[in-house]
Amino acid sequence: MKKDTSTEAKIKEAAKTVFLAKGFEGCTSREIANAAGMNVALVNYYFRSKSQLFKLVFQSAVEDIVLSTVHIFKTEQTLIEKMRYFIEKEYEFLAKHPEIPNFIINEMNREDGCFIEYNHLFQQVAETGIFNECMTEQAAGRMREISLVSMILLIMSNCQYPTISKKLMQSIHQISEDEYAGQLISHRSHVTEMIIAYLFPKNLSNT
Amino acid sequence: MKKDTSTEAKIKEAAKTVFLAKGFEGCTSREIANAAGMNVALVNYYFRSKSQLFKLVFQSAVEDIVLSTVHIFKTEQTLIEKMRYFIEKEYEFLAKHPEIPNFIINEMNREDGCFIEYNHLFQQVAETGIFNECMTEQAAGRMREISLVSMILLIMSNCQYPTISKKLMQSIHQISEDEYAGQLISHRSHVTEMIIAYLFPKNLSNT
DNA sequence: GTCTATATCGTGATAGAC
DNA sequence: GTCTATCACGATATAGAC
Repeated sequence: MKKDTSTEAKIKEAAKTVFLAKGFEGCTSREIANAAGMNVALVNYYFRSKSQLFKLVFQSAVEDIVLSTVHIFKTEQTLIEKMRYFIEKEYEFLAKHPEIPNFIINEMNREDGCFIEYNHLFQQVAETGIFNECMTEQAAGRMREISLVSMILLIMSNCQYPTISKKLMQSIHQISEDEYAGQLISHRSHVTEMIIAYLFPKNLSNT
Repeated sequence: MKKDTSTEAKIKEAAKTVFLAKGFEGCTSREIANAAGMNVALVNYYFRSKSQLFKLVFQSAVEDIVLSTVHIFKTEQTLIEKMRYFIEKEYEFLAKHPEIPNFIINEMNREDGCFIEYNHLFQQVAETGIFNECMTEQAAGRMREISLVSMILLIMSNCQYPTISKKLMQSIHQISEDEYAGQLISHRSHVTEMIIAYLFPKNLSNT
């Protein structure tokens, strides 16, 4: 995939960087234009308004994270292996795109925020069959009884919160970015073992 | 404690509500003034500037959550009981003040954000002896070996993320605020059992 | 202490030359 | 397509009357 160096693409890329870092209200159109090496007029020429541009960036951020999830669950593995693999890949994804979760959460809370058809995206995850698989395992007594909401919360909490709270944690523990990244590596192991052990209490061979 | 109905107090209270809901950049001085039934001039008369006012609100929000923590760990209980009790109280606190975690996290990420002496506050938690107690139990083999950072992350992730992501979860699962609140009740049980089971693997009587 | 009126600036968006 | 110049608006903050 060769890089698109058109003006439009450069603005969109700069917008993604700036919006993800500062949010919609935290930056100006001029800031985005400068980051792209352009001026405000061009931003509005290509995208009509700041809101329109934001909407594009937001949707692509949501799709990024959803599609990376879909991809993982399509693998041929046992349920437990899939969960392990998902947590691993989620930590990798968040290491590359640490701003995305908070970006999405903030936009959801903003009044006049841009609303998206989540149903359709969530559906894509459901279509991997991962949720049905969980229901089957639960019915068979091989997995703990737990609601879908709770299961998703367990996994997302333990994957996303450590990234979301990075600055806060660094400040509390007085540690550098690198030290925190190191902590995250061992934390990922704890999280994986803890969740698997809880969801699959009878499982003994946690390979 | 009788309610302070002075102009200054009313503005500060309105500011707390508005800032917590929308963040520093998400609202205006006029909005705060109106919410307090006052005008902009009065806001600046009492607090000199929007930033100053925000700083006061921010500090008090941080103190609220830290002091509620300190209070909990000062009780006379076994370590496991303290953890259970903490998670329970944290969920109760967050039900009352759901905006605080995201508010703090966002402020930490904002450039020109207001920086606080966290050391001093974290110290207050440390002075309850809770961390020493964990180290002792770990050394004695009664608690799993885990870093302080990781332990705090485990607990905070599972307490705070479900509140932080409320809007997102409602949207994904297409459920109402009340339905989500119901989910949180059972989720709290899962979280408690999961964390205790992981941190204290040999413990059998999880009362 | 509280108000109205205003100064000053930065914002999003556009007009119009090239 | 790209630029400069500019408009219209709303923001923070303050001056000054009461």
